[in-house]
Amino acid sequence: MASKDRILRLKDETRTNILCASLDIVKEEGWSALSMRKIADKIEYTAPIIYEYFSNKDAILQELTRMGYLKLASQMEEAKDRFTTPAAQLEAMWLAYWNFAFAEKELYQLMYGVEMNCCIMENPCPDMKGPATLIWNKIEEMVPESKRTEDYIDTKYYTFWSVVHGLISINMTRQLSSEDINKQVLKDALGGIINSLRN
Amino acid sequence: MASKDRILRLKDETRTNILCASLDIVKEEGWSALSMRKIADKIEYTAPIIYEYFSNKDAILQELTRMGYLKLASQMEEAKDRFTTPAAQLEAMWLAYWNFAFAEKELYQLMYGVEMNCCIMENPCPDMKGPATLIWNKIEEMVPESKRTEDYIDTKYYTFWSVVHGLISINMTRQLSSEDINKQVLKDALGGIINSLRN
DNA sequence: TACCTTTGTCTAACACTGTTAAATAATCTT
DNA sequence: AAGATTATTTAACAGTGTTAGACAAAGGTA
Repeated sequence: MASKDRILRLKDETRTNILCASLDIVKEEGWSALSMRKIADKIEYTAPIIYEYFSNKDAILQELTRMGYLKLASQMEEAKDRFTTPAAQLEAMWLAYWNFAFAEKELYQLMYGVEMNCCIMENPCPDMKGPATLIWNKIEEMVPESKRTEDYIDTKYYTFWSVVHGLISINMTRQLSSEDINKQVLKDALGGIINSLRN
Repeated sequence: MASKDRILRLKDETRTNILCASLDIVKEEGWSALSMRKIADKIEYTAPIIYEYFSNKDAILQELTRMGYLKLASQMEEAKDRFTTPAAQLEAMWLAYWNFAFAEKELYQLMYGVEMNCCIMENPCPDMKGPATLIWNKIEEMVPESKRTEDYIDTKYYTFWSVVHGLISINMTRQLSSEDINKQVLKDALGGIINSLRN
């Protein structure tokens, strides 16, 4: 009955092949070029077999989104572990977020809907909350007890996210100025908010 | 020869009809539902005549984008004129920007590529700079002369935009918390940056 | 080994998309 | 009224996501 295992392993393999092929296509030709038939071509099958592994195109995108959130969370965790003070950890995590956005540009576009020219996205992916809680907890740690209400931390969290995500969006849609200015804006903004957490 | 005028007027009318029909469809069914045939249906023609007015679908979107920037600029100008001090004017303009984003949600999505599920956008639309210079000039006015370099104003401008655009993006893609929190974050952030302009 | 069932895969099709060329209908000019 | 011009439509092409049905390969069973 070991052949069953081999079969299952093969099925799993083509499943990941589909995902990898999709990402490859997007990296080479952009989101608008991603089609079922092109994916099938790349994995040397015909289009309908993809539906044996994913119920439709959107399911592929959802899975890629999930993978993106997992990868992002792990990179932010890594960044956190390189520092000890909460302030330094917080900055490191946001910088990791920033780096991820550009290193995995296509995934970030998918996850946060920046300049997507495909597919809708209203999928409440559970793994979405991984990176969020990572930051949330660290903010909670820094805010003095007197102000440690859910609303207050939420506000601070969204302030962070707005600055970072806004800056990323702008950089992705327009091709912008120098890298230096952007990192400067980012660090300035982060520093300002981080300081504001303490009082 | 007045019939010529009538003809031209009619041509212009169906041109704007195409644009309005497009926007109507998007408002009712979202960007992904916008198709040439559906536009044609709404203006009671068949699809190919649209190509007499616009070279392709993208040209329609570009024109809508242009209209969006013009409308946004005029609303920001109005907001500015309701105040006298630069600080108040600056805040009013950003609040106008914010209000526009939600009042004309579909146009904003088109203009700034938030959660677009259609069409590519790399069109360097000239009217894009209208709202930008409006803000830019006001920042320049507030920054003390000693720091009034192009890079510095650019940095401040993008800091503003990041915060506002980021917050809008997040609100549009996720359906978020209470309106109060968002306006609070916005006003806090704006206030912080505005104050930072002076030193 | 022969059959039957299950599994994997493909072909063909449907309904839709943007876009174009050619045929028709309506209008204007002479 | 006839010819030229313009307006509009029909039909088609190539592409999209998706599904049903045909076919082939493999598995288990007698």
